[in-house]
Amino acid sequence: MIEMEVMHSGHQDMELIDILWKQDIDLGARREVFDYNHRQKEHELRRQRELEEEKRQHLVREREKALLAQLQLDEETGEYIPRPPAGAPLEDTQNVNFPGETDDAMSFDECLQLLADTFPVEETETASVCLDTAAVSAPMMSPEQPGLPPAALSTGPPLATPPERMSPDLEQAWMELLSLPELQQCLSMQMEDTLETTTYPLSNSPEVQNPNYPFYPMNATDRLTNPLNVSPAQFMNTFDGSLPSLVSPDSLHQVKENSPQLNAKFNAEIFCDMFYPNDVLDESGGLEGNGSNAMPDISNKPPFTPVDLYSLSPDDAFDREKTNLTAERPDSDSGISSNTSPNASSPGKSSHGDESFGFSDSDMEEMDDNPGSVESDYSDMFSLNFQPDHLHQAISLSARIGQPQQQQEKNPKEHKTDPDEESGHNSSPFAKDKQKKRSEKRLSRDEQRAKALKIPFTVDMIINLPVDDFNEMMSKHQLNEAQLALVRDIRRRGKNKVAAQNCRKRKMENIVGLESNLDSLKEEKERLLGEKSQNATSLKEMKKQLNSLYLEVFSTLRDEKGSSYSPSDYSLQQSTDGSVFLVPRVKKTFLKSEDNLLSPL
DNA sequence: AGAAGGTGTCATGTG
DNA sequence: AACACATGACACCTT
Repeated sequence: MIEMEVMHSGHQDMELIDILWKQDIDLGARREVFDYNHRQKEHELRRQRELEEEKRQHLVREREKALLAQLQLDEETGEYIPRPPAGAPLEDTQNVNFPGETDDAMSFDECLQLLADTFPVEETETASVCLDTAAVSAPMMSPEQPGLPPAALSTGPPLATPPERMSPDLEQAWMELLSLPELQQCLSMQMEDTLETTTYPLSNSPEVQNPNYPFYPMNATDRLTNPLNVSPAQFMNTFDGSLPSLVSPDSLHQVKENSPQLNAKFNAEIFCDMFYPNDVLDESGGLEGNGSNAMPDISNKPPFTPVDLYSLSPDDAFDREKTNLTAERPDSDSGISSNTSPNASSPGKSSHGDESFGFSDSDMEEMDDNPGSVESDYSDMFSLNFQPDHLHQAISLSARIGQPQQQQEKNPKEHKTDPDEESGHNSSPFAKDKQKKRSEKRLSRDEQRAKALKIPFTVDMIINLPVDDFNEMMSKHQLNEAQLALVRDIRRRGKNKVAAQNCRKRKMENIVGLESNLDSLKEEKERLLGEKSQNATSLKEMKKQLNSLYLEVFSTLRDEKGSSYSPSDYSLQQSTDGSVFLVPRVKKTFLKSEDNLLSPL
């Protein structure tokens, strides 16, 4: 678990690099494609992009390597499972084993009974054991003040270890209790209940319970009124092993924000101690710097931060999603994909009540309008199979506050707020920042989806890799149906986007070419007109010369008497063989009819 | 408020 | 038949 934290921290830096890089390369000047200067810049950008791509791929490989390093091969199943912390039993979050189901462990009821015996509490209005805040959390918070009502939680000293004045028996019982998943589950439910009672006071009303509990297998009302109808094992299976996620920092933060009477320290430390042994806490304390930003008031207890808790969720272990996500199908929002997606075709009609999976573009647009919500929504759906609305919101909230590195860096919404300022591109050479922002927004949408589905590739890789490389990349990672659909959609849209840009570019080039042709044709026309005029002038001159030459020839002709021929009475005609005849004009028709009266000169 | 232009996306055609 | 690419049409956004 610690090692995973270290990874998170290391990833944070890498993600920071990624996001800065993205902000750089996305400054491409699409619309300046016809501007030669901009083309040059574009070319430079492309080269930079290629370099960054190599760098990024290297980082991805490093990341995968690091991830594998954190896993160990389960020889029985052939699966990679997280290495257990040193000295701590492996808690497989995917296949939760309940100590209560083993022979030597205390049963859940026994633990509760022990709690009730040790710290007698006043009867609360609900018979629910799990939801009984006083019965569970108060003793844990402060055993020295047994029976402290929830409202007084904020005043109780934080309890990170079993009470000092406990008897050895009690201490032993405490240790066992703290290790019980059921108890953790209870606390999760308690947290949830606290959220409901504080943030959503009317949550017990049916209309509030109605919403999206996509994978919650039972009636929400039943859950609230009679949680013991479901066995702990069922309960735990319901959450698909993502127990830590249930107590995400977001929910904690939400509690803190919306119900000041609750002491965040209490929540933080209890959960901290439950999930982290003391030594672990000490080691991991300095790993996450974000925590102090999110919850400054508990930053003095570095081991527990919202980020820490969040990091307990299977955020990075996308491989785990292979199994978790197989039944989940968000709308890939492509015509093809959505048609093939049974859930998308009839959202809300699934037996799982998976309407929240029927994502459409409009849904995503709504999310776009709700900065921070997309990530969590997806995370809720794909890392937690059970998420009441308030938990959604709580996690959404924390996604903004105690957000893990990836979310902060990849969440385009937050870039959208003012990407230029963040990336320091105020002096960007490209004037049309608005267009760029819009483009980023579009891109970010796919990035968000990809991240939500924990797709282990970048959008750029998905779109830009050659077919062979892309197929090879896909074959290296076993993706579930939803991930495949999304990857296909991203690639299709990305390719089509590029194709559309090329198409428009060609269209513009054609227009430019046609305009150029038109200009040259006009020039040609002008030239030909000038030539025609010149030829006409020349022809006129030649006719004049011919006429004067004709008269000159005529004047040299003499008859037998030595007198000249009159041009009005005679004319010179040339026969087909080249001989020239002097033809009397008056006899012209006659000669033609007689056919032989012409005489050579 | 509405026109104009840019862009992403989808559906469909084409090779 | 499957695939990638091209392109018209549309919606949305910005100016």
